[in-house]
Amino acid sequence: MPELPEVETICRSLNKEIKTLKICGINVFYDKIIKAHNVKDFSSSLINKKVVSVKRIGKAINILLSDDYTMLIQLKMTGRFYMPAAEENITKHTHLLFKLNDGRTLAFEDIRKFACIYLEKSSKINNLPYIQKLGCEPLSNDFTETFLMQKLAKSPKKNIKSFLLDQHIICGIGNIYASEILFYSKINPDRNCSSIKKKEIRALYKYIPFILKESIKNKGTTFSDYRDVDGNKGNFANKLTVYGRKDKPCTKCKSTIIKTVTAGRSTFSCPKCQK
DNA sequence: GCGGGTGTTCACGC
DNA sequence: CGCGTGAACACCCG
Repeated sequence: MPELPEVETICRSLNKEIKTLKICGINVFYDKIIKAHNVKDFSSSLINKKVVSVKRIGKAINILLSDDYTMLIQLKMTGRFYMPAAEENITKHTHLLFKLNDGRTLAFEDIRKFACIYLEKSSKINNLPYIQKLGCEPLSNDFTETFLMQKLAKSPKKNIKSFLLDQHIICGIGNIYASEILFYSKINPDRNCSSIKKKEIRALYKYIPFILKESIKNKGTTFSDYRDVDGNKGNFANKLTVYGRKDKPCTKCKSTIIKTVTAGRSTFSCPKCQK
């Protein structure tokens, strides 16, 4: 799924496309992604609501609506918003259509059907388990070197790759950026958190926000499925240094990049650069 | 047909 | 309790 930079890109696009518009109709083709009491409640509560603003929380999209309602969307692996030019452009795996008062339609598709869409009074959004347990935003002022040091100390036996992927500690980093961050920081993905030296903590503190911001500048990474609301791919895929580069030469030392499994996910690293 | 996949959660075993 | 693994969710693609 989209990680922090991709979700951030989507939120910016949605702000451009649908902010201030009113939802005047809803079509639901697949109920299960809607995590409301029932679909009828979901649809009837959304009718005539205006989009006030769209922002990112972790890897979730938070759409603030009028009357203090909030729609929260977790794209998971393959969820995606797009604006079909016409009725016949609606894709096979589209589960939801929002008819907007400017005559356009916002469509939501999700091939693997893992996505979750919640609708709540805004005051209740923080009670959703995903939001409640969400860790520190890596692009916020709360993310400091001290924070990182303390959290690493709290999970001494956890490996550093799992640490970076753990949304309850830091939110927004996914499988692609975890590999990239560890390569830039010259840390082997299987190291225990307790073994991370001060200098390496400083590197992580520097590169976590650096890489995420660079990717946002490039509108994210498209590895296979991800697309922006406008259908465009992210450009950061061209700038990946290790992810997906198994058997290819390291961009720094020409050693062969290896693929291993950590935290049940494929992990790419340079055996020579990352100690 | 099989395995793998930008995510998250849960069950299980140690 | 904590950590790691594997499965589950559901579908496409090589």
